[in-house]
Amino acid sequence: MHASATETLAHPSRDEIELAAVLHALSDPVRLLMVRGLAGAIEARSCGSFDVPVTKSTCTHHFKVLREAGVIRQRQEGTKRVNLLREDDLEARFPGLLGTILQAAEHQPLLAARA
Amino acid sequence: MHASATETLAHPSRDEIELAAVLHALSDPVRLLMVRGLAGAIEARSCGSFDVPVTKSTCTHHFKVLREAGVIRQRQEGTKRVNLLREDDLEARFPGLLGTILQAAEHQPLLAARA
DNA sequence: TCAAACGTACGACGATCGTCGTACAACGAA
DNA sequence: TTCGTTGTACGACGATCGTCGTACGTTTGA
Repeated sequence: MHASATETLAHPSRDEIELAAVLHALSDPVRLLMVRGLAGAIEARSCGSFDVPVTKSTCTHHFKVLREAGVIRQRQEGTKRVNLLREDDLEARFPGLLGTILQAAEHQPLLAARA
Repeated sequence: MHASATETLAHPSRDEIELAAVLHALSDPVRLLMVRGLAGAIEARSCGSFDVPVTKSTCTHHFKVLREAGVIRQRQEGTKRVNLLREDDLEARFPGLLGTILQAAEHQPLLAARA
């Protein structure tokens, strides 16, 4: 992968997470779908495991937006890039925010029905 | 005013309020500032009473975005257009959402210091 | 009656956004 | 070593966004 094992992906620290960036990141239907998938998962999920109606390069873009906003953490594992929701950091920085947004998203129509 | 007393401003009904639109509306620092001002107010506030660092026409634009997202309700009162947070509708549609965002905004730096 | 206050409408502008296709790099397996 | 899998990088594209200035319409008050 371009980002080899030695170089780490840029993530904002907990204190650097900005509300506007988080809200913007979650205001896109595709990204909200990704976050919902991450919220339901027990394990970290690879980028390719998401059933979203966009191409690979668009996927890369969306994960980058989520990572730079501080919503997810990305880690390289072999050829896969694995994604994890930063629930603890988000909860510490903006208590209740992720939970209420995720709950709000539940009774919203999905952008695309998933299996 | 262009929109005379007889013609009403377009507002989404409670059920038409979309999460993505709300998050997008609140992801702009100026609009978040407006909403914070509205949340603190007991009475409805006129557009001009907000101390935001943008011109009048930009203000008009932002209030329109907030209204069309279902975040605020606008009502004409004489020459003033008066704004009110749709707290009840938002609470019914997305329980806790507005509150947690407002609370999150509190320990975020203001875009511009206000009196 | 007339002017000031309030806010909109319209058009413009540069910036950002979401999307894609192509090319490429890294890792793992045969 | 070679090939398939995984995902990135880069450039492009149209669309939307946030901002402004100017012109104008309403209402209120002098």
